[in-house]
Parts: sequence; structure tokens; C-alpha cells
Amino acid sequence: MKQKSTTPTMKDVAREAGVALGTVSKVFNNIPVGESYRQRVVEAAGKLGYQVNQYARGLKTNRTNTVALILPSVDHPFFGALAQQLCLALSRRSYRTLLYVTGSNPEVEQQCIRMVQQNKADGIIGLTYNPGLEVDEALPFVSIDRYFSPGVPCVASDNLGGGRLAAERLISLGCRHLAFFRNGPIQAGEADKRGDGFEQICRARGVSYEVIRINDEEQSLEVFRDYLIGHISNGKLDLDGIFCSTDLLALTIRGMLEELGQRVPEDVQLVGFDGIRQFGSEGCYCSTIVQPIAQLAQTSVDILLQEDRSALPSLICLPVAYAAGGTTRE
Amino acid sequence: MKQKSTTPTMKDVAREAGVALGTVSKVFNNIPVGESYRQRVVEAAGKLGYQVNQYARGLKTNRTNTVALILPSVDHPFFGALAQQLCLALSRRSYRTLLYVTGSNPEVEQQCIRMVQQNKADGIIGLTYNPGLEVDEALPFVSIDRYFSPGVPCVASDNLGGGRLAAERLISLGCRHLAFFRNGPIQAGEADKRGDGFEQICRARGVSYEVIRINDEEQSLEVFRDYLIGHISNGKLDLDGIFCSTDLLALTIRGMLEELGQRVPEDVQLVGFDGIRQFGSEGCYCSTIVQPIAQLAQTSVDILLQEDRSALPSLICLPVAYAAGGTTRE
DNA sequence: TTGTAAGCGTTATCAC
DNA sequence: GTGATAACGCTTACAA
Repeated sequence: MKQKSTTPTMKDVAREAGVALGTVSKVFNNIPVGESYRQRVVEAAGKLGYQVNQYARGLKTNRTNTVALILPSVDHPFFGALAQQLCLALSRRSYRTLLYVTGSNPEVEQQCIRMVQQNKADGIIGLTYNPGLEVDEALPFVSIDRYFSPGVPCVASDNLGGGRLAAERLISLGCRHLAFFRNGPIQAGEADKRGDGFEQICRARGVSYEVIRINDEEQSLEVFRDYLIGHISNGKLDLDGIFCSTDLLALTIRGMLEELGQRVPEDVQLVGFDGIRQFGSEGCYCSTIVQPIAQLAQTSVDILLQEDRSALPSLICLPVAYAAGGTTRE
Repeated sequence: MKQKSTTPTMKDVAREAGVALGTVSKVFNNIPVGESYRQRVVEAAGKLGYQVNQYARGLKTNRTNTVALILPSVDHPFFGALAQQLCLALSRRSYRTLLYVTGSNPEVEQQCIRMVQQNKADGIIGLTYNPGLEVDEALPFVSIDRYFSPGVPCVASDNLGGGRLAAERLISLGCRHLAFFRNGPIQAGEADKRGDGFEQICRARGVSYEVIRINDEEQSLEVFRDYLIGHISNGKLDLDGIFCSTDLLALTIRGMLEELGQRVPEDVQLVGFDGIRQFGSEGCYCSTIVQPIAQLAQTSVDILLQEDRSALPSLICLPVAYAAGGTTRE
């Protein structure tokens, strides 16, 4: 007995519409076809509930309308927001999003790239600090926040400019004794420029500053606490402004300062980096350099899907902006 | 040496290994084959860098090793963490994750489901409050936090138990005048039980309480503020404990209370719901009922991928736990 | 313009 | 166990 319970195929639509198989195909590929035929095909497809089988199509065309997203995580507010904007930007161009969460594990990251070569995606948008990652330049790849090589386009926020902006703002708000705090993995890609920009301005303006860079996530908080304690004498901190490499760090430092009896922003002003404030709540707020997440996502997608891949930029920096958030005296 | 510019195929491997095509296929499907043959195939595949083409395989088998995730967003800390755990749980079972962000738009949600029927995924894990969503019971679907019908398994936290737990804790911490605050969309699925559990305990213990449920996200904050102001006389709030339906709300209320000159937790204690504290920073912390996100994800995946789909549970509630976080007097 | 037929890379069915 | 061969559903020359 012929079990016709399977999903309808083009053949079924062709039979139903009384046209040839090729005609149905053309209709679904927007290839010009006689209007009367087109109508009959559309009607028949609707009646049968026909949907193109993307796997058969992909087999033929070697295009899958799918882009792989490789991210360290999505439970971090910045990465989560980025993933969301990327997903949205891709769906606007009728692309689906294959999500890979790597935990920054180099092995996992490399495996994801292999999977894409297995014909499962048309391109990759990746955020990875893995120094040894092998990226085939023939494979469409856009890197976010990490420069690989001239052949691999990198989209990033203007981290240098953001660092400069933070320093300028703190100085114009009256700070004269600054510090830059940074934690996170050693290979921090473009984000490392934040500190560079900060230093540039401090030197140019002749404002004293110190830089504390910690790579180990675990111990970093203790180091910062010790540093702060060492800079308190007679209950008074001899710093009046701190630029933190991320908002999360800024919020942590803020709590630490309050524990140490320092008032923010009265005694010391704080500026973070990222612009993650979807929490919307008073407690999770800080003055910050806002990354243009939506624009970052849109640009990455545009570059990845660009038809002409012969002359792609190797680095695009997008403008950041300062936003007050209660940890500065505005 | 004839270098084929295309990616190597099974045929190439067969030729290289000097075996038949079918033998190669068997090797890659773990079907018993002579060990000497197997070795030659593996070696040839390695040499050529052969990878199975999943699209061809999917065409043949109608299985894609892909699961679609339908979520309202991933920039919300709870959804982000959930997405991450789901992605991880799926990859543990060698499944890929297709991410759909819907913004709770019913049209988008319905379209995602259609896409899966287009043969692009083996199943769906969805978190949607869309009341009119049509879910084909033949299509593997697991719903998180929203009960659809007996044929559609739903995995959720024990929201009722969590609400009870919150009330019990607040009462045991000395509160005698309680309130429950809730905001968010009207169709809140299982999460609505949080308030029910809270009320159960309050009534059972004879503790006075009020319930404020707001559906509109925008106006809700004003309503809560007005409510609080109305309950302050002579600078003193006549409530000593508030249970909020989410951590985000709890943090907002906390900020609001501080603005109104009320101390948390000295004057009034606060308990939220979700357990989102990956921020790790002092400011973004509250006592809360923690949802077992990893377990939620693992259970959803296990149920979705269960071979025998004849006797699936229609609702699974996972245990929650209380965690102190500075907004209660412990 | 429309219809026909040859694959795309894999799996599955057979004889051997 | 092994090795040809026919699908799977679709695209795309090419023929009509």
C-alpha cells in the first residue's frame, strides 16, 4: 500500500497543478514563468501545503541560507545582546542562525569551523580570542573584535576611541588621579586598545594614571581589592577616577569601593565599557562607553553576505558613545 | 595528480581506499565492516580531508541532527542562560542548534514552526506565551514554561513551589505584611503560579498580603511606585516583605525603595525569582528563588530526543531553591 | 516560454 | 561482508 502520508514534494505539486516539474521549480525560484502557470502552481502548493525541502536544495546548490555564529557564551549580557542582534540581522536577509557556544574552548572553536566546511553553513561570524585558530580564507568568515589577518574581515567597536573618550570625560569631570582596571583572558583582541586610548589621553593631558591589567579572572578581584586598599590612607582614596575595561568590572569595583567606605561618584568616579543596561534597574547601572551592538551586528552580516568578496575591508571600527549612568558627577 | 577543486566525496574516498562506495558509507554509519577495510577507509578519508555532507544525508534520511530553539530573546539574562544551556545540552548529543529570536511576535513564532516543517530541524524547543500558536502534535516539540496541551510536553520550574518557598522564607524572616509584585505579558504561562503559591502560604499562615499584577511592561513601574508611595506614612512603609515575580523586577523595586528612603533589607525585605546572578557584581544581587536552568535545559533536550514518543509526560516541574542575596535579613 | 532528464552526495537494497 | 544500483527532492542545462 502506497503510504502517501509523507510531506508533499514538487512532483506532487506539478501533478496537482498539471504542469511539469521544472515549472514548479521555477516558480519557487522566482524565475519568470507564464502567469497562468504560476497561479496554478501557487494554488496547488497552497492546497497541498507544500514547502521547499531545503536539504535537497542545499545538496544541489551548495548554499544553505544558514550562517554559523560562534560565540564564547550567550549568558553574558554583551554576548547575549550581540547574538540577538546578529540573529535578527540575519533573518532580515532570510538567513537562519546556527548557534555555537564554545566557552572559548579552542578545540570546540576549531571543530565548529570544521562543521561549517562540512557544508552546513554559508559562512561564519565568530567572536573568538583563540590565537591559534585556523581560518580558511576561502571560507566566508567575519571576526568580531579580533583581528586575524588581512584576508579575514574584522568588525569591532572603536575601542581606542572609547578609551580616549573615557579618559577625556573623567578628566573633564575633574579627575586628576586616574587608574585603568582590566581583567579577562590574555588574548583580548581589539578590546585591549581600550587601555591604550586611555593612556594616550592621560599622557597628552599630563594627568597621572596607573594601569592594572589582570588576566586571571578568578584572582583579579582580590588584586583589585588589594590595590584599592593600598591606595587608601586615613580612610581616603588617593584616586578620583577609574576606567574599567567592562561594565561588569565597573559594577564589581563599585561594590568593592562602597564596602571600603568610598562613595561613588562623590569620592571617586567610575566609567565602564559595553553599555549593557537592559537590566533597566537602578542597581546595575554605571557610566559607560556604549558599544553600538546593533550596528556591529548589521555590519558583520552585511560584510559576510557581500556578493563581491574580492575587496573586503580588513578592519572596520564602529563609533562608540559615552553615556552617563550614575557613577560619574554629571 | 588530479586535484578536484570541490570538496571530496564518498566516491573519492572509495577510489582512494580501493573499496566500494557502500563500504565507505557503512564505515561512516558505524555499520560492521571488515577491519582491514575500515582502516583503509578511515585512512583515505583522513588523507583527503573528507567530511560527510550533512545535506545529502539529510535528504536521504530525513534527519538533520538539528534542533530549533524558539525564544523571545537572548539578551535577557534568563533567556540567554537558558539558550546557552540548551545549546550545550544539544551539542552533547551531537545536535546542532538553530536559533530563532521572536520578540514574542506571534507571527514570527508561527513562521518558525513552519520552517521546521520545511525539513530544517528534527524538533523544536520553544518558549512562547503565544496563546494561539498552532503546534502540530506529530512534530517533536517541547515547550518550556508554557503548557499547551496533553500531547505537547512542557518543562518548567516548580513555580508554585517557588512562590510558596518565597512566602515561607519571608514569613520565617519575620515579615508580617507582605506583597506580591508581578509585571510582564498577560499570558505568562507557568510563571503565573508563582503568585498562587505565595498566596497559598500567606493564607495558610494567616499573614496579610496584597497582590499587584501589572501586564503592561511600560506603565508597571509607575504603578508600583505609586503603590509604594501610597503605603508610606510618616516616612515609614507599612510593608515589611515583597515577593517579586522576577529578579529584574526585584532589583528595580529595590532601587525604587531606596529612592523613597526605605532601607533594604532593614525596613523591608525583598525576594525575586530566577536566580540570575552571573553579573557577579554586588549591585545586581537579590535574594531569590533560583530556577534550575541547566536541568531545565537538559530535561527539555532529553524529552525532545527520546526515541519512544508514545508516552511522554505532559508537564514536568523541576525543583527550585532559595538563595540569599542581600535583600533579606539572614 | 515549457517540458525532459541528468545529476548533487548519501543511504539502502540487493545479489554476490 | 562486499559492491553495484536505485532512490531522496531539487536545480539546471538543454531540447521542444
